[in-house]
Amino acid sequence: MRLSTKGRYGVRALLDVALNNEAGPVLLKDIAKRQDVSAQYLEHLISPLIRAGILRSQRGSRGGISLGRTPEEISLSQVVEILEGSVAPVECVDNPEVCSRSSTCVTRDIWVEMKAATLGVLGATTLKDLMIRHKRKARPGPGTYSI
Amino acid sequence: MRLSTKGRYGVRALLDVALNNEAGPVLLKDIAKRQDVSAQYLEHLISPLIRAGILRSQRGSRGGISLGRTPEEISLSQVVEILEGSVAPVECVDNPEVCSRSSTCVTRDIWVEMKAATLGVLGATTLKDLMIRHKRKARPGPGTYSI
DNA sequence: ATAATGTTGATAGCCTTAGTCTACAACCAT
DNA sequence: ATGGTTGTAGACTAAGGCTATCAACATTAT
Repeated sequence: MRLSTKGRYGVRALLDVALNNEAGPVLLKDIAKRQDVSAQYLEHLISPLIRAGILRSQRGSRGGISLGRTPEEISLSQVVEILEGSVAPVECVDNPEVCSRSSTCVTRDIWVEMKAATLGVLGATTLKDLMIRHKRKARPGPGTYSI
Repeated sequence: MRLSTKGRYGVRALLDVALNNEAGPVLLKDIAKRQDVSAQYLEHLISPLIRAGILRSQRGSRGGISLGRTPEEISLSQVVEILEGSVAPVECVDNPEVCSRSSTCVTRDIWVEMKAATLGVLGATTLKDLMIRHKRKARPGPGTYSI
């Protein structure tokens, strides 16, 4: 039940762009350096996010990566599904026809609930939320910091 | 984010035992036949469940597999964790020390929530629940059947 | 004893993941 | 226009995990 590095690095890369975007596009290689990922591998994560419109790219000198939408509009469920595919724990959840038992299978019902629970968490969290959480952790104001 | 066949087949095998246990131990090969899994592969799923006390085995002729506890006492979270390991989507959720960023990483907080959501579903479901659901689906009483 | 069962460890094929390499396309500054 | 800077795309590879299968073994009822 592990997320692959695509999902993990991808979300972190996205947050990195969001936090460093104000002064203009962010260089792919700077993201790579900050996030400890090879630039060449990072391209594979950035690319599908661009195709999906979540990121925007500018080639050439003075180029780089920026957000394609506002942070409020980017939920983690979108990101993870783009990079990892469906979060369904079993294929029959999305495609009942792959298994002849689907209609009567009670374990499938549980897997459906599992997917919904996962999507509940990821769908309720946006990039904006992560930015806020990040600021709280990085610069705790009086009374706002806990544990 | 897929469950491997171990978790899927394992839960189904367990339910199979629960439903067929009344007349005594269930033959491994019968489970295999009903669940469409090779008996040899099934052994590898059964074995850890026996070690964990969830199943009990009886060797020799007239032997077979039976439940090691009552169905109410067997939650799917136990089963899945035995067969698949932790349901944490990222290792740092269980072992923060594997990543130097753990204490400040906001994405980790999301992965923690994700694990909790998954465990919420699996922990709240017992083998008994599956048996009840199964009976409802298999023999709908008047008014109880839906869809 | 013997047949029926479960147990264990070794092994192998296959697929996915993670990552690199190379050539290319677009763009800005000058 | 040109050259350097940046992102794009796809082929390729190494490593590891998953999904089994096989064979030898241990235990038990009869």
